[in-house]
Amino acid sequence: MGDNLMAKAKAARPAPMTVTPCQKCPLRRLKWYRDFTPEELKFIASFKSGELNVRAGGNILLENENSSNLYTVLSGWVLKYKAVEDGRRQVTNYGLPGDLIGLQASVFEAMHHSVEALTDVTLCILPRDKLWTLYEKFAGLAFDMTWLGAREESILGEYLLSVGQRRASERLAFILHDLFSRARRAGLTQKNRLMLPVTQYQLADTVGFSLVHTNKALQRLRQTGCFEWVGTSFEMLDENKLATLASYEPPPDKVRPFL
Amino acid sequence: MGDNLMAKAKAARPAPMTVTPCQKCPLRRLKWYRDFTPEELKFIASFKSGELNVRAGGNILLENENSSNLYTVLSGWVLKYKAVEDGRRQVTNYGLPGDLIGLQASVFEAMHHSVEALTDVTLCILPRDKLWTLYEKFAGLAFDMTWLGAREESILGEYLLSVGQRRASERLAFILHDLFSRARRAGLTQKNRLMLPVTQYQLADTVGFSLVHTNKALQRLRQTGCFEWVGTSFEMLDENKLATLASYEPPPDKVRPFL
DNA sequence: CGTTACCTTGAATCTCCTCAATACACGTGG
DNA sequence: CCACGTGTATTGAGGAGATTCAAGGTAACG
Repeated sequence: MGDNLMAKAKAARPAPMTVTPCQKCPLRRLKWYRDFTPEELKFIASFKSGELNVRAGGNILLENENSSNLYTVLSGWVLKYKAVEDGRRQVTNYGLPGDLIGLQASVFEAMHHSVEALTDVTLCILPRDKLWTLYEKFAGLAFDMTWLGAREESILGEYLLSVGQRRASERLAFILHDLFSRARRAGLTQKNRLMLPVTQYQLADTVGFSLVHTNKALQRLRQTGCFEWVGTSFEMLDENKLATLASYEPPPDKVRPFL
Repeated sequence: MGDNLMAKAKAARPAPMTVTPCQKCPLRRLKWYRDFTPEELKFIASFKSGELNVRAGGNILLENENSSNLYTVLSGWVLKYKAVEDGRRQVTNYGLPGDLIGLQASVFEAMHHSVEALTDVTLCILPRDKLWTLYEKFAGLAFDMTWLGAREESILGEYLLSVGQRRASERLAFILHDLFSRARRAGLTQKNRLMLPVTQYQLADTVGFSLVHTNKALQRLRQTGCFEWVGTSFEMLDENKLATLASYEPPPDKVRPFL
């Protein structure tokens, strides 16, 4: 089933892919929040140094390693996680089209988590040595960087609340609702259908349960009829009910205030 | 015991406290990471609009509410947490002297977590309406804001890993080690001693266990002899061993790179 | 000197984990 | 083309881990 996906992605990508013009540029996806000025847009175009394609399952960034680039996701899904020596690992976040990854490497000297590709992924490359110019010349974009960091913090806080306080079915309901609504904002849904490239093993590492227990809890949650999920094919049937099951009230999710 | 603390704090604060000069100003505490230019320092001094004193146990910021100010902690400890309707709550982070709080209110339109005072606290008030000037005129400080947000994200990631993957004694070892080393960096330790104003109930909400189980696991951890903790008086006896018990390798913790 | 807040402990119960086995889809090499 | 290995999903059973209920203890406060 994951292979189905992989096959599609392979087929859809002729060898030398044309580089996406900056109308679709990563930071520009923030137009979901606000519009850029022409100057900002021009700068962003000059910021982008190319694109990086990574196969499903490939590593994009490794914890404790450095990176001379920032990236934003142009297409595909990525997974952010932290590992402990003995093999345990915790998924800390997902990255969907429009999401920024690798900020820690630019701001500290090393990543504090790893990033791997869940599907075949195309990333926009933003060299960190131009980042300083962004701060010096484009206060609006500098503010956006802070905004993005704060958003990440906010998501991690939600996950932490979930893992720390909610029980099995609540956690699953929460994360499925979260992933679905984020995917929808990223324009990845058709009606209530979504290609969800997450295995139960990865889901288990997200909610902090064993694979077996995750599976059993998921069976129970399926019986509520809120959704159907077979292979990578996810269909949302009753979003409100699912949100209720997570005891989760959707965040305001408003446009950036002008300070 | 918590009262001991409160009594001290009361005694130490004569009614109309003099406002701290900006040599000790919040953002300036970042000198732990880097030095400010004279211009930056001058701006920061103009940024600060006053101080706010909050008693132990008092609310500083509430989830879903807005705030027209940013704060940094000048003295005391604060707790950041998210609550679920039925009374459960998850501590997402602690705030020590030098830490920034309330960024979310400035960047979004509402806080995504609450903040309460663990001890009597003095906060530096930074009105958000001057924040824009910071971004326009002081790229270095703007970068610092991003840095602070990324640091918060990093800590939340560590906590998430802990709560999601580590077992009882590991979690406690981790959080105690983390709090101790953060307190030391903030200059709150004398030798290996620390006034740790955290109750077991708050600790339980941090690690995601019930109070009873937290207590029992803590008893076991005490027997390792890594630390002594009676009331608010914490003494670190074997830091490395405690770190090992958490299966936690201390982060590099380096100075901000110059991009 | 009663109240309150915090810490501690035991017992019963439930949640979750590990081990183990099966099943299915897929891709690979013979 | 089939046999085999791999990755994923599923299910059962037994045991460790965590929760809840309940009770008692201490210190500080009014």
